Amino acid sequence: MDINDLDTASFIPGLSVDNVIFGFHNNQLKVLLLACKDQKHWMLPGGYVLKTESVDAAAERVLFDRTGLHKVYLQQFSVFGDPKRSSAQLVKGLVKSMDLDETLNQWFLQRFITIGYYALVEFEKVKPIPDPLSLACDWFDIDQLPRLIFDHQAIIEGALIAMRQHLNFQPIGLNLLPSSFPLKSLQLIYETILGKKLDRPNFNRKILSLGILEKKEKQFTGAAHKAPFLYSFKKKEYYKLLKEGIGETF
Amino acid sequence: MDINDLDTASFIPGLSVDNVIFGFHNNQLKVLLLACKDQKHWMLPGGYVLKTESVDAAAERVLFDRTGLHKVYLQQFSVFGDPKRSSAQLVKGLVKSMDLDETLNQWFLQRFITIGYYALVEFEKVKPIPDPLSLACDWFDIDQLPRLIFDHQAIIEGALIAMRQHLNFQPIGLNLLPSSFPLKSLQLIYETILGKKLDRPNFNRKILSLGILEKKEKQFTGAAHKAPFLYSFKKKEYYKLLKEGIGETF
DNA sequence: TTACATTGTGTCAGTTTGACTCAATAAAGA
DNA sequence: TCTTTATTGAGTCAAACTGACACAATGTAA
Repeated sequence: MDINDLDTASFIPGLSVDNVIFGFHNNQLKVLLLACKDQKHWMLPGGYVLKTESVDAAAERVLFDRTGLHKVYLQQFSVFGDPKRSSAQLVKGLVKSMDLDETLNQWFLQRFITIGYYALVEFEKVKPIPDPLSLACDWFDIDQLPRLIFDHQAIIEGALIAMRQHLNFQPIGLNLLPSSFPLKSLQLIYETILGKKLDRPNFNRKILSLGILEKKEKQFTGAAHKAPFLYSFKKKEYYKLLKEGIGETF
Repeated sequence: MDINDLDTASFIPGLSVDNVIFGFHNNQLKVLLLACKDQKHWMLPGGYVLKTESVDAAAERVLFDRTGLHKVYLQQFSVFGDPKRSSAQLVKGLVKSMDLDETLNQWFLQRFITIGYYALVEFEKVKPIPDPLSLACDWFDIDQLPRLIFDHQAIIEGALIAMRQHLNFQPIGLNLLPSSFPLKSLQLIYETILGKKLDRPNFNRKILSLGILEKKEKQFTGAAHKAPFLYSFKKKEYYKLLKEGIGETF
């Protein structure tokens, strides 16, 4: 698809959605990013809101377009509305690198307010698909991000903070893992999101006490140590807990 | 000020902010609402975002215009972006009741996406000021709300849910109280936000253990029972705790 | 003087947490 | 085959926290 086919007239002007799409692979939390055509920056997969569409639906559409996935955990977390969030100079450079017609030029030069969503997806199920504005679509380790456009770095950080807060209410990590997984993977996810090490025995005790995990067969990885048990989660109990929440302090 | 002086050209079209302003009075959590000119509905104090202004600044401006207050706890919590959130029929009725010129007519008839904020203010310090779109500005008990326009009922409910989640991370209630207050008031706020009764001795033990409260003189209310001690909060320790959060489960 | 509502303080069993052991075990190396 | 190594599963234990109480103290009204 050519960029110039983008029908800007059908979108709400000045408004966008940006998705921070998290995956987990090689014991690392990763984010899906797109390469800008200026070959200098990367950006979050984002898009615009159709005039007849809900904002949530727009975020789902963008997610589907980049990953081929439907019905994953997708959560709106913050609006980024600083008038200076996109540097005019940078936008001009980007626009130039894309060879656009005049209408599109105007479209990209306007001020955008963006709505941040984060998504939790199963890494192996994603087939990254670049969009018409980008050269590539790839995963990056959360602690080794490339140079990002505009305030996209801050958006990712905001997503992490939001996740950290949701973690105490909802058993989040499971959305990132395949249907069966060792507890260590889940622990690593929690450690990454919380930004601190957790005690293994204590973590296992707590997670298992939630009653949403089911023990499966052992996993022989070929590594020189005891093989861990795999677990899968009981969907019914999981969704019940998602609704109710866990860490009620008062 | 006349409505027809509203300079719509200086605002971002299709975007608004709505503030759920909470206060605490007579042992009740209250919300500040405006009376629509159709004399049938009430609405949240809201406004539009100037083309040169950040979204947060717009919310602060609206808050100041309705309450005369600056620098209070103001927290963005959700975007309401359903294309059908404002019924076309209702809008037409409202527009008719306001006697607008053609430009303004068009302005109000467009689809709006609104960004929800909630604010915590000290009831006694507020001087409610109606805006040019409304007939009155008044407080309502959170559990005795009048008929609200559009999805404003859902926005208020969303604010309550957001607060409930923040409560575990931040000692929120204090923003609603005067500089010194009895612990019972704070407990009532927590009970309202959480929607459940709390055990008084246990609540006091927990709140005091946070180390952000300072015991002051007794309060003689004239009621036929023991006079409670008043407490004020230690700002320094309070802000430290606000940053760090309290209820870390993992 | 008594009654009453509400407060300050305290108890206590049960649960959860944080910081630890330690034996079991899958594979690699000697 | 025996030993080594990394990691897992299971368990211990003191300290902290929680939920559910009890009870005396105290301003005012009857």
